[in-house]
Amino acid sequence: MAERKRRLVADELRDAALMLLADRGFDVVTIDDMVAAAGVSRRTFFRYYASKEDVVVRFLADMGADVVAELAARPGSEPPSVALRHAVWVPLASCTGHPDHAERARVVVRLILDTPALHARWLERQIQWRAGLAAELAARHGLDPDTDPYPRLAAGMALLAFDTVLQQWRAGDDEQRLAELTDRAFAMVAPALDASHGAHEPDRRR
Amino acid sequence: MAERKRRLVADELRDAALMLLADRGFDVVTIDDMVAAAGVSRRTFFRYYASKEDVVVRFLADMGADVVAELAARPGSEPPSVALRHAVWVPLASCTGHPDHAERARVVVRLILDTPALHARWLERQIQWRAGLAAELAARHGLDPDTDPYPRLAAGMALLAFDTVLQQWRAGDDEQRLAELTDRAFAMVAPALDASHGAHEPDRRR
DNA sequence: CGACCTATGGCACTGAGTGTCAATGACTGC
DNA sequence: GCAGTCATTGACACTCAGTGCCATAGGTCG
Repeated sequence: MAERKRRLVADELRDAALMLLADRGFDVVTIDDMVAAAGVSRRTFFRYYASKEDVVVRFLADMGADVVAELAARPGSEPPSVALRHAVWVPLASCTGHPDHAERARVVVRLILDTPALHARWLERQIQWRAGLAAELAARHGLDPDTDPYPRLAAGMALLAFDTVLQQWRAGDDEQRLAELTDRAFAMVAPALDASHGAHEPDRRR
Repeated sequence: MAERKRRLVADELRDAALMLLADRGFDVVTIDDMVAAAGVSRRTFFRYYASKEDVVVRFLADMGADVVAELAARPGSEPPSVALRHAVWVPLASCTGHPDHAERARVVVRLILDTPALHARWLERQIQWRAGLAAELAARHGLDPDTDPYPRLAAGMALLAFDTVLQQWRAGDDEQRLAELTDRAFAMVAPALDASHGAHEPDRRR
């Protein structure tokens, strides 16, 4: 019904915006350009997206929820490095699917990493991911998220690995070694991930 | 001469801005408020600071250069975790000096961490710190900064520890256990810092 | 058919940020 | 002391992002 129409308008707006932004650059494209391409009014744009950056970054929020959900779904017997690797893989997996979807994702990633304003927003989103992951990790290991720095640190390291993968993938000429890149990045942070959590508390969740 | 006057105006502007921002909040204070308090024109403000966020975040750039310089000055025989801990300590040390300077710094830290727009800018600066640290680490261990993810990851972990310290320090009721907090945070990331770099290449700088 | 309800568009307004120009003021050579 | 030069400043105008308000079109339910 009306719900479907809303989604349709939002998608049309996002597609038109992404096309223009990737083509000409973030700074030079105005919101008037976007809404002209999408065929709606300027005021309507702001009913769907909170800001110019939001068009590009919006869907990242949902992916963040998915990541946290995946971590919560992992068995408690898994060491943190394995569980976090699987959680972080969720958004990456959608890039390794259809080749055209992958190329589209890569364009968005390049746009974000190369545009300071977008990069900042992306980092802001990541902070929220990190908070969610940290809360879940704290619950997982029975730690106090306010006093113990481990959950926040561990979540941060997982996202750091994620960032590193993205950075390497952006410049990548050839295709999907995403899984391999992810493995290598997590292998590097794993010692800290698994050593620190064992040092204070044994894994005694549930 | 004129150089001194420029610094004077910049400081006056920064002080007035910080006072207002910490007092009323970032969003509600306009640039007109700041320049009225500092006694200069709106146009002059933008000759000294590129944006509203820049007033708060500007000096962080210089601190970043200091951090990288400190890492470069550490002896090559030190393991990465120790060298990075010393590098990151540089900006922290200035908070542990005079009590009034420390309280002022804490106000700024709170302001940044609690304001999304400022937090994003702060993270953006951190990315630049990370790049500098990563380049220095790569040179230190004879790694290729483009292909090997270790330097970027290691630099990221050091800054993550830094962030964690700041986060704990912000809420801290009592005084300086900054050094202790820093030690604890670095102890957690040290396994990854020191294990990964040894796994690929021995330390053979100079 | 009339009473809603929602999505939209139009308009006006604030605030950030930039370009341009004229005035002020200090420093220099004559 | 005086004229020329250079930098700093303030004033004005402008673009663009973002928000509030109100009127209107289209669809639904009674």
